[in-house]
Amino acid sequence: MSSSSSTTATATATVTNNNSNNTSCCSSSSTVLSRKCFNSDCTDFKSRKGWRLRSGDFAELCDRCASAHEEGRFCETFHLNASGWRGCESCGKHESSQYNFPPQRIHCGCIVSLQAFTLLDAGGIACMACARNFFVMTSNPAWPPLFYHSPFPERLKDLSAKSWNQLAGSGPVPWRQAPSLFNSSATQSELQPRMPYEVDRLSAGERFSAPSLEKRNLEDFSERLINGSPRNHLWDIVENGNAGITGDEQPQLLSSLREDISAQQFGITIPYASPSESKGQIEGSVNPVQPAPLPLFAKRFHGTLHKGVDSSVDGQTRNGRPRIDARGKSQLLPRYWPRFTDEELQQISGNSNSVIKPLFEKMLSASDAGRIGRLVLPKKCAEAYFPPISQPEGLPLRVQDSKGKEWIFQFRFWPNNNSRMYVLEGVTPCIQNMQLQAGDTVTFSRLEPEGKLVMGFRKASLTSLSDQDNETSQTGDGVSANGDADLGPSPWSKVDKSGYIAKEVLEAKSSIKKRKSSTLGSKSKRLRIENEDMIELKLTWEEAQGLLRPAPDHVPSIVVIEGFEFEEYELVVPLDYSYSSLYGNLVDAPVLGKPTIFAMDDVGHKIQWVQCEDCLKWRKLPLNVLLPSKWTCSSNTWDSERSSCSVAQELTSEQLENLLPSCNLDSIYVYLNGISCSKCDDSQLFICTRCHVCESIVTSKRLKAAKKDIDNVEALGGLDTLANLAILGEDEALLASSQATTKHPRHRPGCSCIVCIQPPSGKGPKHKQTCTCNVCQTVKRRFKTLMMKREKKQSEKEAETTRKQQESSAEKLLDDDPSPSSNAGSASGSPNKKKAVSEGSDDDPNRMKSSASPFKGQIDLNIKPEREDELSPGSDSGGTKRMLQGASERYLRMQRFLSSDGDSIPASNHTVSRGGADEKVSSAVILGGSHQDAGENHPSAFSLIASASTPAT
DNA sequence: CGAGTGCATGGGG
DNA sequence: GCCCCATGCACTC
Repeated sequence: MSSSSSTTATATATVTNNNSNNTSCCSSSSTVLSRKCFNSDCTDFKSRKGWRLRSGDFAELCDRCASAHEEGRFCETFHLNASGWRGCESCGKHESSQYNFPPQRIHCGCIVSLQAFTLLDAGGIACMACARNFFVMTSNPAWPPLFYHSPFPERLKDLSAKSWNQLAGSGPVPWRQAPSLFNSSATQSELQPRMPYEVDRLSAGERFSAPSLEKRNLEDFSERLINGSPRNHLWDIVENGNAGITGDEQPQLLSSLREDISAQQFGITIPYASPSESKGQIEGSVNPVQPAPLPLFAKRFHGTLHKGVDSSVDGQTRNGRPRIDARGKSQLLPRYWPRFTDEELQQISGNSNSVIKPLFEKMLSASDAGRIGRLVLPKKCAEAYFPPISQPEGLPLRVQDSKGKEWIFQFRFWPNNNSRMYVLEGVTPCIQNMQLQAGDTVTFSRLEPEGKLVMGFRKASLTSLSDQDNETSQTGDGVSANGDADLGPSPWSKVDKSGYIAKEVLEAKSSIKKRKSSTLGSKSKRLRIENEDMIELKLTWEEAQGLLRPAPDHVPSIVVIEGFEFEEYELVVPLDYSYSSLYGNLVDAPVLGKPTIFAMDDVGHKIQWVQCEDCLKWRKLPLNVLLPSKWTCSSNTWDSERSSCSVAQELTSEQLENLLPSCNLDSIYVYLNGISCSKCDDSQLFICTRCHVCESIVTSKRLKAAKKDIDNVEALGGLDTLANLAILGEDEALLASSQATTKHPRHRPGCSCIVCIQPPSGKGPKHKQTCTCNVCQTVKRRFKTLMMKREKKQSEKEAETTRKQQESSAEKLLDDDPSPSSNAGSASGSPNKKKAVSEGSDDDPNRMKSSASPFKGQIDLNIKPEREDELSPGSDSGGTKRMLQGASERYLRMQRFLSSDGDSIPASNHTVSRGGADEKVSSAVILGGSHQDAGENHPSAFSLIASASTPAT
């Protein structure tokens, strides 16, 4: 800072009151209106700038006062006897400290000395010199970030202590703010920040430098800084009211410490270490919304980081997310850690200059998003960030949404198992206003200094994406090695504007496995996908795609049409008509290759296990073997000793049991045909192996039926697999659309099912038309076949398609229930089925629309089903007719099929266990849902299936 | 009878 | 085994 030219004209007043007991070194008003020195104890005329005010302006001082300030003598000069003087915990903890004579004293109750010390996690303070030598420092948490705003809104200028108190406490969380931390006698005017350079001066001027300290003591000190030892941990301090800060300091301190100190102590920044330093590190990190350098946002790493601090700080640095209360966070489950994006923060803050403090977030459960209007709050979050309530009735809580609209919720609790269960009541309007549903995330943050609670939200579809992005950036080296804020283009490699740099990233990086297995909440698991998993899943999906092949015993014939070779599969009649809904055709379903289970052998090599079709024994195979869909022991060329069904299997039943139910596969291979689930103790199909839960897709009855016809079983296998995979999509879609239930746990981003493994269309990497990856090739091949089949069949059937039934049946299909089982009087008349199918009735129109998509005969590998019609606005022309035709066609096919095999009808229902109530959902429903709700997450392959399911023109 | 309310239950961490 | 919390459920309005 440059000082103005010295004024001498009237500088006659002397600086007095050296021993003044006046604690107010400044005028009570932070707005300097007169020409008098800002120092109320001085009568000189102002001529130079002093410390920085909360308004962003500078206290204008006379020459002498300014000099005193610059020399770090201001407090000593003007209010030496004021209360609030403290000794540095390190160099001046005790006046008789062996390290310090005389002890470093810091007038911590005065804003002038704000930058001269930092609050210690363990309680007490440390002078900047010590602090800077031992750890990366932050701004004093005791002071709200507003101190660093410049310019500060006019309305917040000229705050008296009272008004500040009111302001800080006027929000929904008045119990939190502690504007006057140190001394009740400290007036607001004392809480004026100094200019950054003054800090340095002060620090530099400190008489006792760290090197003078013995190493061991340095480490001890650092340890204390980090761990709060030997003093009470901060939370202990808060809880026990013993912070090493005595007397009247405690009451004020406690309320603030509870969150603020703990929150920021080690997100440490040296505020304005120097103008040059600050420039690069601070300004660069300032959010555009923030007009002025915000020290809070800056973080600075010293080469001499204590190892104890290292991880913490590094973690903060590496994190692409806002930092939250380090202590508070440690109290919270990771799933509640706020993961605000810059955009979200900006949205919340709007145009205000307020600083957003992310508090926590929560993914809405079905209950939360339901009509009950009760949002269950994580206990620790509620207790940490919401006002303490002693009565179950609680308190009304005013919450502002990101649009500035205010909502009032009842914050209350229920006694629950000697504990409490906190809820926000009356959230329905807000939830609805935000159009939130189960799986979406609500975020809670607080505007500083207003103290307003702000409720934001994040849609589930974005959550996973952003999470993935974050994970990517996190696991990447988003932060320079020296720990300085990465000022690169990635918003998340910067310090966010709130100044919080979540430190969990490092933790996340260093313990991904751990988090995945233990610390991650179930909810988080649902929506989070680790970067590693993405790669893994992609690979395995491609591998799985490579397994797609014609149904067994049906050699594809090659047809050349217009120069293109098409594989034409022989007819395979699936047991489940509903599969035809997926394919739009009954007959051309390829199947997956023989499902296998990957495991490790005794020596740690990856192997796979396959089950013989005939004897059901499990055989060990090399890792990279791909099997045809039908495989028996006789085909075991890798282990001649076990190439016969008569040979016992290697696995003991126990080993097998361990192998099967664990579902810990690294692929999406499916279990088929009668593997018993350890959880439901029923014959099930295991599908997505990351789901870790069996999917009750196929009942034992169905399996029996399937086994009746071994030819069909094989087809069923592949079809089931795809259908099951699709069902997952529908599962989610239904759930999402209903808003009554949460997303199915299996259908989370960590899931490797067909729905989950590919990025939402339009958001992930796209496959080019020329892409020759397994996925694309398979999809193309299948698409061609489907198109061929369709055209062929259409031409054949169009003539004979009964016009009689066309109108009635088509209408019936469209309006109500395309279920042939009910129409055919089949035995499958599950009451749920009607419901399911009626829910799925929406599907057909969409599917039909998609059939009119522009890519006639050409596959869009990245097509997004729900957008197909968007892409082809004119696609509706003739669409209705085709829709009717297609519907009637399918209807007739189904009828024909059902009349020939009534037993298969039960198989047409997929029993999806959900919340204890089984719900039978036909694949047709699934498809519909995929178009509507889950479409965003749908993979190209599935899109293809959908789009190819209807006649193309 | 449906919506709202308060508590209980049980799965999962 | 404890705690959290999603959800069930009985009860009331």
